[in-house]
Formats: sequence, structure tokens, C-alpha cells
Amino acid sequence: MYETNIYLHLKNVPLFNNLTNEQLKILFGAGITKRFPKDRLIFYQHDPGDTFYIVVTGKVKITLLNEDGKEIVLSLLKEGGFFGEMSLLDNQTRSASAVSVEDTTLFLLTRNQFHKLISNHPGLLTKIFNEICARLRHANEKIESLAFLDVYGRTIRLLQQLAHEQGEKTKAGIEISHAPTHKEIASIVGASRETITRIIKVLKDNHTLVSYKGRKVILREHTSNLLL
Amino acid sequence: MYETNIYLHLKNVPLFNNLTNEQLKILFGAGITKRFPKDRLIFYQHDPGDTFYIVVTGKVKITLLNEDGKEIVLSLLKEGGFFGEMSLLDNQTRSASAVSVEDTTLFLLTRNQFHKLISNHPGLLTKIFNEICARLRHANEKIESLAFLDVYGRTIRLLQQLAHEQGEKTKAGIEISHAPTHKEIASIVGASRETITRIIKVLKDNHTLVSYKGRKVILREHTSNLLL
DNA sequence: TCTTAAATGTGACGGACGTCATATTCCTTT
DNA sequence: AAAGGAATATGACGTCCGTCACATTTAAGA
Repeated sequence: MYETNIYLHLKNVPLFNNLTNEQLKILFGAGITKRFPKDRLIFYQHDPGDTFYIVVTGKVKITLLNEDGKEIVLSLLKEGGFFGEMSLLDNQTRSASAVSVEDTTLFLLTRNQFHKLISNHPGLLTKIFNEICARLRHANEKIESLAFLDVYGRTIRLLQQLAHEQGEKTKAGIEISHAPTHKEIASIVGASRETITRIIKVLKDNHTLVSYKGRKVILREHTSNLLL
Repeated sequence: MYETNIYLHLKNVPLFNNLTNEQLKILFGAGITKRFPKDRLIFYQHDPGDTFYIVVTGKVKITLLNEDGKEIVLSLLKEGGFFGEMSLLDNQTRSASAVSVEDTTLFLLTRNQFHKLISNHPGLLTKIFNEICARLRHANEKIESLAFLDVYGRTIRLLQQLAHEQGEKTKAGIEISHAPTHKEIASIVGASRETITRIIKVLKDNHTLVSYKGRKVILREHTSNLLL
């Protein structure tokens, strides 16, 4: 029943939503499932890559790591997300590292299985291609932020992005449950934790742009002009 | 004979090196040629995109532009390079702007012509795909540089990259003809022109890492440890 | 060759932000 | 409920780097 469970999860992976049950079953048989505890390195930047990953449960961050312990988070993947495909497609080393953010179950395919999969289902390649385009766009936005905005601007932009992606409208504004910690924000926008703490304080007190209720943040709306 | 000239250029585009002369002739008939004087905007970030471009002669920069005139250069394309494909493949707006760096001749294909081309020659899609992967890798490196290195480190890294890509070994070190100006370096590494001038001075005088001979820079070798 | 613009060089100054150090509060786990 | 570790808060201090201002050199066009 453990396996059955994984199988059900695979059915809900957007990448596979055009596969029949029969095809899913074959796919399920081709790969293996692996659990990662919180904060475990899945693969490391510059290593050769031979595995494709799908997030079954949990959360994974794609990240760039420094010698002295600093990191910058490129993206966060939750259930249904996939990663590791690039090294399999262009035969280069991994362009970033992958780390589990919480206890995570991944479904793995080897290089051969992955290539068999996409040659059997060419539609998958299109989807993966679109995803890579989206990542490139996202990377460009990140470069733009780093080059043009100060930490203050980058923090506001991040909060507005989060609000856009996972926020819910309330009378007070857009509510984000499970707000990231200051440390997490810092590693996304590229700043120190202390600076983020100071900036969030200004955003709360001076601008009343954000307010906290436990682990929820509420973001006042119509504030795009604050980015100037 | 003007057209013949363009046709000869198309033969040397790496993207098309698997096409027969016959196929090239058809391709040539499908698109049009357009000249851009130096510093002309080819397309602008966020605009919808309907054209695919190949650099026939000249040089084009892919760049992010700010409201107040700042720019950050993502990449430089010379003869044989192509750009503009992403918007045609994922139907999103242009993720960056394109500007001619010198007098430039481009070969243009419309959206339809582009799609016809790649459906007639599926091998092209693979090549384009690899190019997009390379761009994503390059973008990640840029993010890494901006997040982890100071201007000094980013400048050294850029010089070493240039040396690697287009340098020629001499007894004194690796020689880069047509060194970028300080302003150009500034817009690539994300810094002010004055700061670059100061840094280059230190690199020349204190570290003797670089030396100039007119528009040539010579980069001393075995200096990767300077990045620490 | 002369003229003008572009590129480079340099000083002064201020502000954003990283680092270190130390409290305090919050949350989790037993 | 107690304990221990995260997370948040806050001050002090230094420095990297942007901006402004102007001088000087180099290159390019007429």
C-alpha cells in the first residue's frame, strides 16, 4: 500500500497528466522511490548528473552554494515538481545543487529510463522544454533584481511574488500562510538575515505594507508603486 | 550579389550546418534581411515577440534595461548567433531586450516561418534546445557572481571568461584583442564605470594581472587563486 | 590635421549593507 | 511544563561602491 500511494501521487504530477493509467503503471515500475530527511543534499553543483527527480511529497530547493556556507535559492519545488533534467538533456554537469527543505520523497529515473520515457512520449519533451524556458525567464528576473534593486526593493518584490503565487485575498490584503523566515528570505533575495529583519520592521511599522499573524503575512494591496 | 552574399553567410550559421544547399536556398527565400545601425533597439523586454533573428554580420547584445538608463548585458551575439526564439516557443513576451552594438545585418523569420522551419527540420529544435540550456547555465553563473562576489571578483571572472573564449596564448599571457571598454565591463558585471576604472588600475599596477597594449588586454595566466 | 566626442583617471562624500555581538521571544520536543 | 534551540530584534562599526564633479587622454570624423 506504500507503493500504491506513490502511484497515486504520480497520477497528480502535471508533467504526466497526459499519460494513461497503463502508461503510468509502466513508468512507476521503471523508477525507484527514495526518501530524504530535511536538509539533505540531493546532488551538488558541478557534479555529473545521471538522475531525473520528481517530488512525490515534501519540498526541495534548487540552490547555489558558496564555500563559506552562503547559499542563494533559485527555486523551490513542491509535490509534482521535477528537476535534474537539464544534465540529462545536454550532458553537462549540474548547474546548481538540490537540497530537501523538509522530509521528502522523490521518485527517481536513471538517465536511460528518462530517455526511454521521453522518446516514448514526445509530448513530455515539450512540457520540459516549457519548464526550462520558464526557469530561464525566472533567472533573468533574478539577475535584474540583483543588478537594479537594493535589498529593500528585492524584498518587496519577493513578497509580492509570493502573494501572487500562493496568496489568498482577504479584506485586509493578500494573505500568505507559511511565510518564509527572515533567513529564507535572505537566501532568496541575496542579503544577510539581519538586513531582512530590519527591512521587514520598516515594512511593518513605517509603511504598514505587511503585518504578521503568527506564521501568516498579510500584504497590503495596490502597493506596486512602492518599488520606486 | 548582395543577396548571394547573405546566402553565403547563412551557410556558415552553426544552427544550419546540417541543411543542404537546397534547403538553405528555401530557407533564404522564406525570410528577409534587415540592417540595423549601431545602438538600435531591435526589440524591447516585455513586448510580445513574433520574430526570430539570425546575426548575419555585426554584433547584438541581449540586455536588461532600466527606467533610468542603466543596463545589464546578458550576452553578446556575433555572426552566426541567433536570438528571439524563446518567445516563439513558449508564447511569452520577450524576456530581455536586443540592441545592435555595431552596424548589423540580421536575417528575420516570422513566427510561422520559424515554426515551419523547425517542423521540417526537427534537428534544429535539439540545437535550439541546447542553446537555451547553455543560456540558463550562463544565467545561473551570473546570479552566482552577483550574489557571492564583489565587483573586483566579478571583473576578474569576466576577464578570465573572455580570455577563455576569445583569448590567444602568447609568452606574456593570454591576449584579448578588442578589449571591452570600462563602460562595457561595467554593464556586464553590474557596476559603475568609475568603479571598473579603479579596479582595472589595481589589477594593472598592484597585481600586474592585466596589461594593456592599445585595445588589447593581456591577462597573466595561472591566476585563478586571485578569485579568493 | 584639426576638432569633438568618447574613454579613462581621480578625488570627495555618503549611504547601503555586511558582520559581530548580545538580547529576547517563539516554538518544538520530550 | 520545562528546556533548548530557532527565530527575531537591535546596536555599533567598518567598508564597498555609487554618485558627482572635473581633469586628462585617446580615438574618430570632417
